[in-house]
Amino acid sequence: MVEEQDEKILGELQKDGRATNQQLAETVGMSTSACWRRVRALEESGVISGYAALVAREQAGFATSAILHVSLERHDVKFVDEFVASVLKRREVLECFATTGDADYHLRVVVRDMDAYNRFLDDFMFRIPGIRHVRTNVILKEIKTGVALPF
Amino acid sequence: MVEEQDEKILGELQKDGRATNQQLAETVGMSTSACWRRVRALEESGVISGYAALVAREQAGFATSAILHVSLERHDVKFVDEFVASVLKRREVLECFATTGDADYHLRVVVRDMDAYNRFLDDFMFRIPGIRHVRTNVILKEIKTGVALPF
DNA sequence: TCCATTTTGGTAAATTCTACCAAAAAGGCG
DNA sequence: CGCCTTTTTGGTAGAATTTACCAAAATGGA
Repeated sequence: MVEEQDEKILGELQKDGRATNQQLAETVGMSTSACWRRVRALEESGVISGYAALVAREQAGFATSAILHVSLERHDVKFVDEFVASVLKRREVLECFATTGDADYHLRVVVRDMDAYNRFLDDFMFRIPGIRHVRTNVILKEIKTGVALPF
Repeated sequence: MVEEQDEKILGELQKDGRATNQQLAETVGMSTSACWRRVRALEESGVISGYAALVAREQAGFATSAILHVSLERHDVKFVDEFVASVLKRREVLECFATTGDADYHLRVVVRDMDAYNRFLDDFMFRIPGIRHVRTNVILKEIKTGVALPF
């Protein structure tokens, strides 16, 4: 479904989401119209789900971030659904994955400072019903924060 | 340094990195020229570090992903630097964070299938010197993968 | 080989970007 | 407060880009 030329396009647009169609067409080696149509198709089929500006966390005033390991007390749909719905609502939670291993979920949370993180735990996380355990791993350093799939 | 109007702009560009300057100017309520200049300043100061197309992982053919907990044997600069340099090289590693807690590092790795993940471990991860322990948590479900800071 | 379908490259009008201008706003100082 | 300097603003016009269309080329089934 996604062929080689499409992967080239995706690779480039992951690196520069605002590349003009002309630049793009040249670097992937096709005409501007063919390239434009492919990009459009990738957007409409949902392979490209969107475009985003990447903002430097620290510079933008978000000094604190952490990875949370969360396990649920019980795994009824009721509790799971409520947990998922809660997590989707909170914008501090940038990522949430259901995983194998000791924890049921891995979350990455970004906030302005430790105080805000404390509030996040007290006012939000600890109030979600059915949570057995939450372990906080504070992020000391971001080695890498990428969004580009390794085509 | 980043003021309220800038945060509005950043918020919008995080949601739609390809919004035209005119749309943007209208939604944040300023003239196109003022808006354009602010965006430019945010780019040049590095607050906006770039733009990216967001690609749907599964649709693009990356079926498997995992979160790795990695601890190092020793924490000499020598080993740490080599680990960091190695990780930065591998495009399968989308994210890497140095954290508090049992593990020294949290990594998120994305590959096409389990086979590729196996190769990633054998050919790469297990060959990095100074690694004490690697625990794999396979991602069963992506609840949320966001890039937008919660302004 | 032939026909139907898809994909291509080129073009032109509509839109958008970008660099300028003078005017307005903000800030410092006696 | 009044004056000056500096910064930020809105408007505009030319350059660049996007987007929809065309006929031609390529693809692929029967």
